[in-house]
Amino acid sequence: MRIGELAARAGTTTRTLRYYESRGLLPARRGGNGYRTYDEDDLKLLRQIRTLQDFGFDLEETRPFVECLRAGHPEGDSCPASLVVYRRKLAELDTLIEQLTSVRAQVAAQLTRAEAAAPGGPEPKCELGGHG
Amino acid sequence: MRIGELAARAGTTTRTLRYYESRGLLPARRGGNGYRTYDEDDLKLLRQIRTLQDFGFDLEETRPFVECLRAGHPEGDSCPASLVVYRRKLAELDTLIEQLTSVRAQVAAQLTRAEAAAPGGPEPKCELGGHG
DNA sequence: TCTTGCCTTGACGTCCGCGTCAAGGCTTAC
DNA sequence: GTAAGCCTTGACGCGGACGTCAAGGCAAGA
Repeated sequence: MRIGELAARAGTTTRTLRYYESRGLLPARRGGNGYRTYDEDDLKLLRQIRTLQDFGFDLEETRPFVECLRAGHPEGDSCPASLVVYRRKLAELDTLIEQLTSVRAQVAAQLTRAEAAAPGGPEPKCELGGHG
Repeated sequence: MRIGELAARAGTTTRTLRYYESRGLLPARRGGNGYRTYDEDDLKLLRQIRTLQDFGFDLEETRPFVECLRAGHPEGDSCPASLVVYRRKLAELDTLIEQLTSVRAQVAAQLTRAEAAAPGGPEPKCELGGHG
């Protein structure tokens, strides 16, 4: 299969595949005319990359998963190096979610304070005879 | 006050101030020698910008707050346009936190599954006669 | 043969908030 | 006079994952 077909089957673009190849992540064989040639295994690797990317993994973080599959393991996360990435990602996510939650609380507090300070607010909440 | 002093007092850099000026966010008067000149009000504007930036607001999103202060209001969020930004940011944060939480759960599930599938895991959890 | 549609490499553009360097001017202290 | 330390503008760099355009080659159908 050529690059266009692989891209289409993985729901991505040829540019993306060439980029992955330039990063050494998804090298391609070449046909006699210089065209890149891929097989079903490459599709599987690509799908692994895309899944992790959708999760917010950096491209480099997908490398252990790809190498794991290429080494013949049934899943990309069948190798210790992949589990390390999983755990690190979990820690990063926990930190990030915590920070965002903190910021959210502070922004909400600021909004509440600012609304309370506003004279004659446009949206009375429950009193003042509001209808619904 | 010149640019270096303002930057120092706000805990930022001269490059940052020039960047804000280039964006029209924090224009400066000029002295006879061409040097930028700032006053205490500018410091207040700058601190408002920095606070919001620390919260993850885009520079453009800080503009209503700055204009509000410049219009003479006591706080940057004393104006409706600022409250609109607050509310939009809250919605964005909620969406983002929700997405990240979802991803976190999926990654955790993958990790659990992969660990369970691993033969002779390195860290037995509670059984198998582990010490503590 | 010509057109269409795929493929190739190379290289610059995007977004954002600056960092960093270059070349030079002003001011002050010694 | 001159060195230090501030200031000026201009312009390129960075990180990440590509988008997009240019110029050209290869393959297949009418």
